[in-house]
Amino acid sequence: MAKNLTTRKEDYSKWYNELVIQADLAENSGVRGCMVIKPYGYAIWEKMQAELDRMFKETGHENAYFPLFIPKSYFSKEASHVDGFAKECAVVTHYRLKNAEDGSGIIVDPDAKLEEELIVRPTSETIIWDTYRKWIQSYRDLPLLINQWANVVRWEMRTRLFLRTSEFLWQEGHTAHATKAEAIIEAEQMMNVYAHFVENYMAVPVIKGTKTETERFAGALETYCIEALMQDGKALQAGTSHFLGQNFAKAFDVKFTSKEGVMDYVWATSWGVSTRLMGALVMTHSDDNGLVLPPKLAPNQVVIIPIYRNEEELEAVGKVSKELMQQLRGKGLRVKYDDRDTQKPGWKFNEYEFKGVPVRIAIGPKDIEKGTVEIARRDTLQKEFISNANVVEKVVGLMAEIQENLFKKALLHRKENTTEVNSYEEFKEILETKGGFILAHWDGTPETEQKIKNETKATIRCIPLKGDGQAGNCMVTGNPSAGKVLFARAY
RNA sequence: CGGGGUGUAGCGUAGCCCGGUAUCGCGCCUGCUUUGGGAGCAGGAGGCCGUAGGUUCGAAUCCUGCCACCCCGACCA
Repeated sequence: MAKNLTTRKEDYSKWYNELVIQADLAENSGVRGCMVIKPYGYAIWEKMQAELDRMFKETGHENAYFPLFIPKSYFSKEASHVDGFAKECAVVTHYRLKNAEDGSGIIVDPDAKLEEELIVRPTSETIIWDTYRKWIQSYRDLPLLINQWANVVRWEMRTRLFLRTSEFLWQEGHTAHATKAEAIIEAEQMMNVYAHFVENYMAVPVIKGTKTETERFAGALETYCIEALMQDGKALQAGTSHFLGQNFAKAFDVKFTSKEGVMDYVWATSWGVSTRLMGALVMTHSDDNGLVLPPKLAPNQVVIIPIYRNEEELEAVGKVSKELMQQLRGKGLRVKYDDRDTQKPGWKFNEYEFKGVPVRIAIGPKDIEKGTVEIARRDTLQKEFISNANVVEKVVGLMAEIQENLFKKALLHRKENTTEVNSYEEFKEILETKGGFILAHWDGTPETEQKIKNETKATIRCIPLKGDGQAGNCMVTGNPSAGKVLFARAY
């Protein structure tokens, strides 16, 4: 088994893939760029879903579900939207198979060609707005605040486990509003919800900002995003929230009568996060011993491992272990007692390290004698003996401590890997030697942005909302710049 | 779609140049000894060598077609 994965950091994708697989999160399915999410990985996703879903509901949203198939004609109604997605759509053209007459096997029945092809949704704006037309007549029907949990398919040229799979799970919120201002507030609100979730639950610090025109979502007037920095110095877009203006309302003819009796198109937003967040989680906190999970999202927050040589010892150790488990569960913690006798304690220690369980408790005969337990924390790998009377309090405290420590560590890493530069030379050098986030002046034109991308592979991740506001000159053209923007090489 | 590479047991591989029915490790199964950081010893099971054809007495190995996957570019949550 690959115990020492350190050298693989140079080849981060390999390190990442092995780590993910060894931590039992997911694997390649063998189906073009699709992944199998294994039970342990899915448990983490469910945890993320639950927290996000709660936040969506707290901000007034409801869940609904729309079809997987989108008629091709819907798709072509919003011009820039088509441009953005046309090149990566899976298309259903037939609805029946049959046995080949020459006996060569099953073939697509040519007689079963669909009148109109169906697109497997790469995102649901079109079918949802086609539906909203029927739902919205009056300002009294607004705002319409809906979210859906779904799978989508994007026929990407190149895929990578969690970060870019052909099929992925996500949520997509689609809202309709009576005024522009209200829609913008909604889009900003959801960006803030995402930032709150990612920072406080995933313990991953993010930079909030807006996308440049070229990086914007196809069909949006403004794209708000949160950008995170991975351990290898590459950026990852963790979530986006779009202000869509009236583009989709116009394309799908969604009008309402205002309080004043005037007909107008509604204002729209859409926002989403995906299983890519799992990738962010892995790539932010993991170390060479495997995953490191923040307590708030860990399927098991505590695992108790009994150590024994015979039946009598197991009985004594088991009794104490189960009592402790009940006490900890009473405090609302997710606790697992692993008394499998098919694996040895040392094997279990390693397994739970791979899986990133925040706190491990070992209880053996020596502990029974002394009235202690051994507590090991995953984030620092430190171990200590705690007397029975203090265990519950200690473990409860560790949950908050580990959660905070992970965030602080990640924040420090980002701080150390964010560089402000004043010249293009310096920019290129930092990119090659250090990577990470780079703050630099840009003249605001797509041409300059493209030139930088072509020459360095770095893109503008966002125009930070909280910039220093210092005007300056573009590092490439010398033209005026309102403030520094955030560059990086990205996944 | 362009450039490069690889297909051998559940996983990772040796063998290929120089043809003779497949090597090693992990994992799996059985038994005994073990159990506080991935146990030791002994025994065992498991392979149409990606696929179709060709050359040959004989092909994992040589030749041709096809398929799949990986890496690098254009695309992207």
